[in-house]
Amino acid sequence: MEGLTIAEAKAIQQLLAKRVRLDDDFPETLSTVCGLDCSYSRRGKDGRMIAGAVLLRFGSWERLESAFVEGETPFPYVPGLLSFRELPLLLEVLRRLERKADLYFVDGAGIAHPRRLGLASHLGVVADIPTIGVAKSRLCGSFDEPASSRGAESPLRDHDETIGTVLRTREAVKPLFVSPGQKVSLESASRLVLACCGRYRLPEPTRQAHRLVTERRVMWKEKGHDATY
DNA sequence: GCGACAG
DNA sequence: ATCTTGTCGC
Ligand SMILES: [Mg+2]
Repeated sequence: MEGLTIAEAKAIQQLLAKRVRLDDDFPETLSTVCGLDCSYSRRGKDGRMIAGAVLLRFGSWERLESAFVEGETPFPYVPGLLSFRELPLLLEVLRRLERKADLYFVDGAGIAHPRRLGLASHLGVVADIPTIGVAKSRLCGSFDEPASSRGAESPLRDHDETIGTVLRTREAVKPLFVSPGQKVSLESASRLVLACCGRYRLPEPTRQAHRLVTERRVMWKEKGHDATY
């Protein structure tokens, strides 16, 4: 994963994309869900990053467990190749969670990707877990703006195939770009993301994971450290 | 060749 | 993603 050329990375995606499954393969009644996210150092310019994971009880959003790990940033950000940058540390942080979740929410695209293998799908295939990709903006595909009410949605398409759902999770607020990662159907993906959204735009798992990896910045600042994550 | 482009 | 304060709108 470290010394990969862009061409090699794309070839790997084409191979792994064949292993993506879009049929629901997770408990019908969700008990726990997991949110994952990463943050990067800037001020320290040390090229380091942090991956975080939170395990929540579905519905109450009570935090049952959380974990984070720091490491070297292995790959630059290249649109379409985000997984080669964040996957290594995300896999590591998953190992640090004592329990497994029924479903995983990833900050990024699932199959709504040029080669149908965004970060959520890549993680799902490699770790063999059900995942949903929740992106805050569009990577690829075309769509009609969904109505302004909460729950409004419209298909995200690439030519003749539907690769995701543009979902409005809050009234009059920019919609989310939801797509199946692995072992989750197109319909279940948007339905479950909405089910995890309360007063905020982001689903609870993603929101809490983001808070976890971002609150560290405050911790370091308070300790007088020059590194910002 | 030009513009788009998850985080 | 990160750098940053105030400001506009529901
Ligand atoms: Mg992120």
